[in-house]
Amino acid sequence: MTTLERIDAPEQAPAAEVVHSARSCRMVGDILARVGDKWSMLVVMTLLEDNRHFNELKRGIDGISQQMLSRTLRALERDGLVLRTVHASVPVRVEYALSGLGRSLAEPVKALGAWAVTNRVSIEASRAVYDSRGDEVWSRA
Amino acid sequence: MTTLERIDAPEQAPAAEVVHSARSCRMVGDILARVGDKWSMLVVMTLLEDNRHFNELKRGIDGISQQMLSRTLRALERDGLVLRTVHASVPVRVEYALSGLGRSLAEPVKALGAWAVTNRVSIEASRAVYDSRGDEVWSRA
DNA sequence: CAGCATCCTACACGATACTG
DNA sequence: CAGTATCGTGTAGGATGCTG
Repeated sequence: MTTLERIDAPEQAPAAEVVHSARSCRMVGDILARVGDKWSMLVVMTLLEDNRHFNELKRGIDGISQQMLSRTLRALERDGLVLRTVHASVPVRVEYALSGLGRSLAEPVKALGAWAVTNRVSIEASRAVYDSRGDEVWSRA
Repeated sequence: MTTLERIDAPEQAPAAEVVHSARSCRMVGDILARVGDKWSMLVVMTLLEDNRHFNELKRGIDGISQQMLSRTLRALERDGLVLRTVHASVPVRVEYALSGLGRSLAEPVKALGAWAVTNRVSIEASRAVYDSRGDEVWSRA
């Protein structure tokens, strides 16, 4: 509620704008939460390569349970990021594809992924230092 | 493990590369998780404006408990995203500031925030449609 | 002022079994 | 094949109280 809404800052905020910003802010939190959850972006990135059937996704995404895949897909579909198509063949086949919205989301997410990859080493180093520092207090006993 | 590591894809992966990719992938997940948690990016964005003391942050970030602020700050500090400086004044004052790393993270995060703001309406519309569709099954009773 | 320790609740996520 | 239902666990996050 404090800072992130400044992203779309028209800067002069009348009373009504406050409400609007609050909504925007909640939405931003929503999106960050979805991006941050364990499987959503893995699914999006997989679908970015090509459309997939349910079990293709399950096989392609290492370690995901069918439960979580199902839930993740439903959430993504609800948000309009993923399109679901049921092919009425003999054994039912359901095809999942990224929507335009989903494809557009992939861009900033990839930027974040790239940042993570480039800064991985720095972060791991920082953690190592931080974690070993607690010792100092008693290690020189 | 499947797709996100392709971001840094040197594409020809010998046995050793697989390990490397797995580490990268875990790290990307880590970062996405941190970005996705409830308060981290709010803190980062607040510190992007200016350095703050603990209670300034607490007051500035609406709804955060001091517990969560404390935990979030320690996590950010551990990752080297936030710098902590203790001023040994009479009542102790601790100043928090973004590191260069933290500032660099803010960029892709802002991109994501911008995406969320621009696509907020589409997503809400999609959710409304999705949520009302469950009705159809029984609403025409 | 800054913050850790404790307790509690809600939910994310996982494993398994069952269905059309 | 493509799910839903059920159950169990870990942990994120909130409320409160204490400390230096």
